[in-house]
Amino acid sequence: MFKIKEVSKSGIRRGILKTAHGVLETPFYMPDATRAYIKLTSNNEIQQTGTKALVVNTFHLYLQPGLKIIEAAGGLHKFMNWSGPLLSDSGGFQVFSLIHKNPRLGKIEDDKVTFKSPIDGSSHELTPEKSIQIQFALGVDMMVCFDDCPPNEFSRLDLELAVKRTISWAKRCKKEYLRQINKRKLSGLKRPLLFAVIQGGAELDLREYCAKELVKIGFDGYGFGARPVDEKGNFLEEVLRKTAEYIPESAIRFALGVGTPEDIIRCAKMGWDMFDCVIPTREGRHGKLFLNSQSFNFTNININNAKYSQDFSAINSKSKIYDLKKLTRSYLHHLFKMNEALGQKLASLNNLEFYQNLLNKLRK
RNA sequence: GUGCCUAUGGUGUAAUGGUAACACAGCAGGUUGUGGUCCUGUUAUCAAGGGUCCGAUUCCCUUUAGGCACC
Repeated sequence: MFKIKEVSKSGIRRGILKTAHGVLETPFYMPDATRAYIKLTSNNEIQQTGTKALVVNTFHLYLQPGLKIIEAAGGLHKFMNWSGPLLSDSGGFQVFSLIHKNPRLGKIEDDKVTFKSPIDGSSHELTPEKSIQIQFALGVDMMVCFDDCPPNEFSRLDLELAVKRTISWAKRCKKEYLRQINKRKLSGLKRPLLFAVIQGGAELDLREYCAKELVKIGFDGYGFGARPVDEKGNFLEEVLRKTAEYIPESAIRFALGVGTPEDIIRCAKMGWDMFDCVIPTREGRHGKLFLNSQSFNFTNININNAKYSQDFSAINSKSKIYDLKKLTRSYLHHLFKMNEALGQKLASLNNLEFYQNLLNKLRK
């Protein structure tokens, strides 16, 4: 259940989203715990960054460890000992990026997708129904419709086809979703939220059409599909702005895969409410640290740079995390030069704390 | 001490009588519904001296350093 409390002058929608595992204030950012963990960290450490909710992935968890184990553990929350809200991504993006990268790894058809597991090469099939069933088995608080996610640079015809499939699959997802909540007698707060994803590449009329058709079906929220940047890495400002406008004000807006701190601020001002992105953790693992979130002026450093080899100042003097406050940049530089996982973990935690602080400011 | 072998960027290795290539390492970029393993750029080398030759990193000699064998 989503309610907007106020909209700031700059357009930021401050509201609350109630889930079975807690209330989230918008706008908010969720790190990607794709395989039910944020690489290198424990959930206890993640909580120290101010993180309230996590994104997990249907595709990855279905392949490993598999549903039997997660169900036997009593659901994903218990399995990974996370008491806050969880959102599962449908696996659409993963399957399509896999197939678009290497067509031999799978086949997209109008009624289903077949693909080979990147883990052991075994063949699998995903349908909209199956994706929803898996997400119910995971027991998450928020789920996403299985969508056809085309790269933005696809031809007009291919984009149209992907939009058509995304809409038809969203219908099937909704139907299966209703069947599941009836069967499981889930209502009120226990009912997981279901989000649809708007596709259409950079073609605004396709985005608009896709959004309208999805709204006719009716969902708790609507997401922005495909990468939010073009091939050169330029942010698709206009596409994001317009797509937000195509979504009813009462629905929550989920900008999937967004983004850099700059992109998140821009999107929040356009009225996007929720975000997830690999940037803080992935770039952290590669040595980039986001700093200075006390004001909106922030910067980033590459701790691998030789100039940090003798920098004995704190990694992040403003951090609430003990190690980030006490350990020096010189030491972190050394950890990275040694390719030590502890360094990558500290950088990941620093960046997640930075992101949560940034979103905190957007909510004030 | 004698004999043989080797000497190419920071490291490990190529090739070649017409001034040198590759991999790591180094330096620096990139990463947007997850690549810890990825991508891109970039710095840097013929042990020293002499000889042959139009021209030597390459062939010859000496020195130096290392390895192996013998005494």
